[in-house]
Amino acid sequence: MPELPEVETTRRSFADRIQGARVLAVRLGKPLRWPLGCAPETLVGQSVGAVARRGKYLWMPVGARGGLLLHLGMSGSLAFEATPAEPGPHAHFDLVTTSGTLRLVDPRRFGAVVWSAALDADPAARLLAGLGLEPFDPAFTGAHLHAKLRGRRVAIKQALLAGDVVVGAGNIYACEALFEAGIDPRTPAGRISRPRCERLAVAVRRILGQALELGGTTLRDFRDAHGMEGRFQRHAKVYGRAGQPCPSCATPVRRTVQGQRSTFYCPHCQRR
DNA sequence: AAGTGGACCTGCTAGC
DNA sequence: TGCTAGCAGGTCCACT
Repeated sequence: MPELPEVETTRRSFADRIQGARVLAVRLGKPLRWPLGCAPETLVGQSVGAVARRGKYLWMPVGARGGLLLHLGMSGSLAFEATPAEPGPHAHFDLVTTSGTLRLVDPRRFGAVVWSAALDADPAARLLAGLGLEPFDPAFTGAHLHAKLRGRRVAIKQALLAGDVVVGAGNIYACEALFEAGIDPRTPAGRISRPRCERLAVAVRRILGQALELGGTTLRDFRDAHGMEGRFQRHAKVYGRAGQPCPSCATPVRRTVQGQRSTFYCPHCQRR
């Protein structure tokens, strides 16, 4: 599910309401990807700070000594409600506060909630180390992309997903950005010219920005913390559209597999 | 160092 | 109707 637009949409939908609230209780469901890393009761009585985002992670300061690093994995979503329903079978983390309850619902449990003393302390630092630039960072340019991709033989699609050059584009938006830039997703990353890197950097930023404006993509279960669905899926030009005509040239969109993930592209508009 | 494949887990859908 | 295979928005880790 959650690529940068979904994570940022989620953040914006509850950050203001939870900031300054005091933790009343913590409820854990089934294990997530990693253990919480602290005794839940140590969070009780602490106040919540300003929620920030780095890549697809959220950082929520709790008390003066640290905070929680959250990841939504493939199927996670966060809900923030004054009076939450009884936790269902997939509600694996509740942070009950004086302002409401923040609840992680995650059927596949690839998501995580991890205590860390600080963003620059383990385990947060370990998880965030090696992340590439934020796509809206002015330093993320065609020149940066070109320099970071030099010498790399992996396909550009996989290089984008790896997140060590630029963060935030997952399977949907990597496909969409490559379509917009007119680049075949199988092109070896290091063989993309500087001008095409410029186009790709612009496309990544534009696609992620458009998705953010539309509240992200809801394929099946994504909701923001108000329960609202995203609307980008109506604007996807290639993702999930195998066999359907390319919106630019009407050639049927193709599906292929790269690194065990589906890739969608137009064989006419996207070139090596 | 960079690239590859497996692992984690559940639910849904298409096809027989 | 019921079973099975295949697929799904992520990313860490071990191995070559």
